[in-house]
Amino acid sequence: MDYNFSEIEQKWQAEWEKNGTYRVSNKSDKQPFYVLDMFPYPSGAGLHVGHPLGYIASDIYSRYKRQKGFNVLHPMGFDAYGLPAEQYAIQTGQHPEVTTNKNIKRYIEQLRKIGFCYDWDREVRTCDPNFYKWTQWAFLQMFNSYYDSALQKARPISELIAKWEANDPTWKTLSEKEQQERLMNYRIAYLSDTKVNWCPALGTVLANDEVSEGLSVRGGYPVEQRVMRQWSLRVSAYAARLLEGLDRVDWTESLKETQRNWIGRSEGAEMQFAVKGQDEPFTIFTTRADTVFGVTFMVLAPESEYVQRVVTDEQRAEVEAYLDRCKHRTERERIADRRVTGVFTGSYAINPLTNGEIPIYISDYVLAGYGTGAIMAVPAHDSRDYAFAKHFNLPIIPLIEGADVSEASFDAKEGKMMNSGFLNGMEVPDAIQAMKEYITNTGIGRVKVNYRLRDAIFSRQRYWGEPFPIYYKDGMPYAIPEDKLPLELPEVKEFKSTNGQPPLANAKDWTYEGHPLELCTMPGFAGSSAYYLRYMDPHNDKALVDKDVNAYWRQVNLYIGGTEHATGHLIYSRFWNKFLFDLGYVCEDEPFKKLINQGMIQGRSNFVYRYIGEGATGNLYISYNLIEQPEYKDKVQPIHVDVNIVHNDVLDITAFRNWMPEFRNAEFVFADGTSYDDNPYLAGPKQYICGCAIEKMSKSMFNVVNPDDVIAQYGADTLRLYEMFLGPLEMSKPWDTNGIDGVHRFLKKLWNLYETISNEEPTKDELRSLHKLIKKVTWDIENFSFNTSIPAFMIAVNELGKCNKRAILETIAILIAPFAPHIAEEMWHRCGHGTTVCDAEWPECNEAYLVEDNQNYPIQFNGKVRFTLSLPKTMSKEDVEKNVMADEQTTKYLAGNTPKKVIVVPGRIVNIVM
RNA sequence: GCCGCGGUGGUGGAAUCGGUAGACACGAAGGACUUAAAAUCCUUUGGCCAGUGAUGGCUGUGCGGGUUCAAGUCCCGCCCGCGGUACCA
Repeated sequence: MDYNFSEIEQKWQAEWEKNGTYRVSNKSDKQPFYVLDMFPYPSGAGLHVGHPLGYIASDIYSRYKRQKGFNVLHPMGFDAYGLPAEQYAIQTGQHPEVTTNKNIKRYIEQLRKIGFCYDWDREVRTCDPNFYKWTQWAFLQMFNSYYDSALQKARPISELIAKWEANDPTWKTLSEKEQQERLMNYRIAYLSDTKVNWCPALGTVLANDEVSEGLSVRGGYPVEQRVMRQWSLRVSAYAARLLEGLDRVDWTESLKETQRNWIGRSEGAEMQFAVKGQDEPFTIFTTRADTVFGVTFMVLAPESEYVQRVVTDEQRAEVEAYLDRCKHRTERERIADRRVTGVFTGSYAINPLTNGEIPIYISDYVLAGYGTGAIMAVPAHDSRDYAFAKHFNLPIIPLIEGADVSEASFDAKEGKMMNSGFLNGMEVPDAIQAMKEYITNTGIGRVKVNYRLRDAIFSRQRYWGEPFPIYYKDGMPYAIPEDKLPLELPEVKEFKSTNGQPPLANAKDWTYEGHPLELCTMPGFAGSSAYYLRYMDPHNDKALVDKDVNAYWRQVNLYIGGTEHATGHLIYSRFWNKFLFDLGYVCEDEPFKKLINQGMIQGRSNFVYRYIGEGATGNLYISYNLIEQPEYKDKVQPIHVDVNIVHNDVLDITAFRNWMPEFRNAEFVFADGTSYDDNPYLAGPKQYICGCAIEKMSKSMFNVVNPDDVIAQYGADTLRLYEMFLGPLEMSKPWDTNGIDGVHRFLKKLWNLYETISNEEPTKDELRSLHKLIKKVTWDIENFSFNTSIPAFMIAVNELGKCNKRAILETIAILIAPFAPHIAEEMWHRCGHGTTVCDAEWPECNEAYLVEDNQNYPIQFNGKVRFTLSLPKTMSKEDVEKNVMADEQTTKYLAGNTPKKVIVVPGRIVNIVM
């Protein structure tokens, strides 16, 4: 009986669909369990073999949980708005909706073939009006809310207005426009003039997490700073809660640490410095209040509002020139160029402790967006200040005993203070504390916590995104009533921005009751911030998610996805969820209880080596094993070859010649050094060995492996098993098809056991093998160690030999069902069952079968194992020792020595120390 | 620079609580079946040394120390690779 995987897989995929096997109900007596994959952006290239890694893992877990008796929600959908589809539209004129839907269709086909247990009735697409209605709705909630810092939660803005109406006499005197302007400072979704990351190539602004080292993460285009009027989300208001919440979720430490760094809590003090000859002081933020005695200059960010106040007439021209220069540098240039720059303002500040006069400078090493945009510079103990002081020849006053600041600053927060008035002799941490108390008591400043986390810029000057449900009256934004949602994305003639206006300016009649609508659309993270809630109740047109339904599923129990979303999506959706929690729309304030990052699957490229030495014809290729030989060394050129025409690093000659016209007449020097491939009388096949390298999986490297091809050749079950077999889920690893045969062979071997099934009683050994397997696989799945389960199955099948007993085979079908659902279903039915294996109860391990009468004790001498001794498991420590010492082999290895000590660990090991 | 993760045979990897390092698989070598090939099955396979041989010995988890009866695993100091982040005061 052949293992006809494609027949089996197609049959069961059709059956499951017909029977609605994977449909999930919101009404169940079972305990709920929610397993979620990060939904994909449907790119034009389709899925490659790296994408399903996390999906397979979550699918295994979902199926396992279902067999354990849970009601498992395991949905899939598409993050369908985004830049690539729109860039493609600009180039080709094809509507992004058309290409997006086409890509989604392809993705669904590919996903279906792998046999996932998704409930497709719950599929969501962020670009679907029925979906983005709720994205817009959430935005309106944010627009109509403010963050109450006393309560530490979002409240309806109407409460704030009511408060002002009752307590603030000026409120009523304001015009409507003035009132709106004031409210804008409080709304959670607000419009403001902000310094934004502008990407000219993409024609849009980007959020901080979409920029890396001055380049856009998507596409790698330069990004520059610009002040623009943009929508932002007040994520920073949630900084403290986003930080605190990390202690209550089960994520990896590294991911939590990345988020903590991104949020960047820093405890310090704000201090006032008077300006000589002026009434108004200015405020700086520092974490080293203890170093005030060493301040030798002050620095303002170029964009600081203090700049214009302190610049003197004599210095004005020089300052303006410097500001102008800063403005024209892109973020990237600033990062690349670490040379010290700056300019003196002409003014002096007064040190509040020493009353000394200190010059005020402007430099772009101080950031406007952090703290107060102004610092006190302590060159002796801050490396940036040190570099600046050296460059401008400013004094450096060491404050810590023994610190040598002749070559570099001493940044560490340790040591004894000196040159510091009343702080002298204190240890640094104590000095920081003492200074904080001092400035609080004297009113010079106050203790302050700062966060690095900024508000998220929420406008995009692009077409393919959610329209804002906002119109403008008198220059002020107003919300479209909720019952008018969704505000559908209009058709445009041109997807490109024209005359500096976003593409929506090209839409006909883009107005609401005669008022112009917002022209920007929302960013990619808008649609992905609450999609997990929508899966709970995807067809509800009254609410994002029904309260009872939300109360049933509560939160995502297991979330699997890539680590690249650590600072974007995973911050935004936590923020979004907390906001909805504040307003009482959801019942949990953290959306993802447990989170696992699957590793990346890298590509494994193959090369052929074209001979370019003397007499080269350009179509001779040297086998990889020969290229180091003298006649070929340094005379070959590696050329990427499509990995799909290479098997176990051996090139398919015919396929290679047909691959591209330039290889049509390719000649080879084979592994054995000969060059004839068409002589059937020569012994053995001629093999051309390819070289290999681990690189990113990409079209240009010809190393993309498509799951469809793997499925066609080996079947989905082999693909699923092999992806897990490759290594630990969380580790990055190259896709290397060498080895997939082993997994496929195992499935065949397993399959053959089910040819004729007997009702014979299993033996003790068979039961032991089975229950060992149950124990191992259960432990593995609970601990997400899927890679170790596959060998466990292999070992069990090897141990069982030709066993065909129903009692054993039935259970194995259940055990392997999460991993290889198609073959499991077929085997389950062969055992005589009529219902799906998905609902077959997960077996319990019976420890009684595992108990072995004897224990094989390794006997060590001075820690080296010399032999093993089989002794009864129940034997006491003393008896084990007696038996070991009485053994003739022990006498041999003791060689007349008297043991100093004998260590017996019952059930484990014996070590004799001589 | 800082933070995180990792380094085990020719390869992917296993060793879950400090207790027989290299499970399982790939590849390779040899063999069986076959006219031949594919498929399948069997044997060997970390390195070095000794022995005709069953076998025995030494060595071995990036490097150097340490703790321990016992270290891939724990501690200290380095080296290398990968990922993230970077004037955050």
